[in-house]
Amino acid sequence: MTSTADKILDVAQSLIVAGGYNAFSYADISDAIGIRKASIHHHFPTKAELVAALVDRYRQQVEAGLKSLQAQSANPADQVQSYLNFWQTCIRDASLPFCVCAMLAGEMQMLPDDVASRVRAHFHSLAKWLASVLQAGAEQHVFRLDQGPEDEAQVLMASVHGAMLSARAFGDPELFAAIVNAQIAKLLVQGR
Amino acid sequence: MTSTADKILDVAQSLIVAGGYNAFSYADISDAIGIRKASIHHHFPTKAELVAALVDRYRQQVEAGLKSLQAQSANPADQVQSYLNFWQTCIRDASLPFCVCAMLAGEMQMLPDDVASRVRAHFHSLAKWLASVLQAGAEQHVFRLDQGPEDEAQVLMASVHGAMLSARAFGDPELFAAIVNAQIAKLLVQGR
DNA sequence: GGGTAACTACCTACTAGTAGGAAGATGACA
DNA sequence: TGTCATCTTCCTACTAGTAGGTAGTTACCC
Repeated sequence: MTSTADKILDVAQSLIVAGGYNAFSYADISDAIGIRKASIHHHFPTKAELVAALVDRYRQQVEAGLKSLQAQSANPADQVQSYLNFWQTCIRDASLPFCVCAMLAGEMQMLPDDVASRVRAHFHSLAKWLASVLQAGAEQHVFRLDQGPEDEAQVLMASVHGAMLSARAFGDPELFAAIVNAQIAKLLVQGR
Repeated sequence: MTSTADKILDVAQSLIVAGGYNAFSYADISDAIGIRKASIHHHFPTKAELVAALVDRYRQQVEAGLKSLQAQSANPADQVQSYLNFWQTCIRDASLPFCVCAMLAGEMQMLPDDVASRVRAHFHSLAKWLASVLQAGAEQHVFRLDQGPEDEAQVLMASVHGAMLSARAFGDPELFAAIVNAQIAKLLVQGR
């Protein structure tokens, strides 16, 4: 039993993931969940507010997910691998074939300010998480970093988003795994 | 003295780079170059045809550019670096802050088939070029590849596109250079 | 009765695309 | 050389459909 507001965000999320901010309309959501357009405006007065709320929810889910990954294993290599496996699964079964914020980041210049700042915040928090895990891994000698953990985190994050793009461009979900696993191999000490 | 058709494609390109396929209209182009909407339809009957022509032109320019890079230097490391420098400059001066095809790749699922196939073709040709340069570099011992040249090419290409995304998300053009240069460092033999 | 969530009905602005015409350039031919 | 037909380019004026958003109403629930 999910609330209507959540259903609206669910549909909006899958539509944004498919085509971005400008590729969905209130009418699309209306059709998808069997509710009138005006009713969506009741929950989210403007499109900008809807997407801002969506990004807030997404960020919250991501941060909770990352935290739970750290709870499941103390090994930084496992933590990073679990993060990548999450996306591998999402892309393979097409349940969430792209990161909402990566999608929106491409449209940054045309996004309402309230949305853009939230997207930027997600990038910051993800980079921070990756940096902390990489640093812990370096201290435990499971990772060998060529650069500082913040820089390596940026490289890894870019690889993940770029791999999503490539998987989509080539229409090959497995390409994502191939790219990110090759990238991880460059960080693992036993890979040298 | 550029033709009207070229001016239309120029404007369309910068609009697509800014926000993607759905973020521009014939009216936008009309306003930008001082020509009526109907006149644009005369040159490009439908939006799908316009963007398909645009991607064709883009691909042609890219392939010519890559070929000229190989003519300028026989050193594979220089060739890759020149390619990255090109984007560094484009992103720094905001003249072309994103790859047209990378932008469109994100919207793949919603693109007209004629456009999508052309975007895919660009990804194929870029991956092929990078793979050939990486392979030549491995043979000349300027690169050390952990994987086959095709796989390493995919990793590098993903890094480039992901770096564009990050630079945009953080609003920091220098981030692109930081990411791709760190990635290149992992391939150079003297970096080990 | 007040709040919430849904509805019908509507608005204005904009979307891609079309019909048909005016202006100028080009080339053929007597 | 004059003129006629054709082609290209751009125009005005229009269409049907969709965009995000609003006003006011009904129904239910605490």
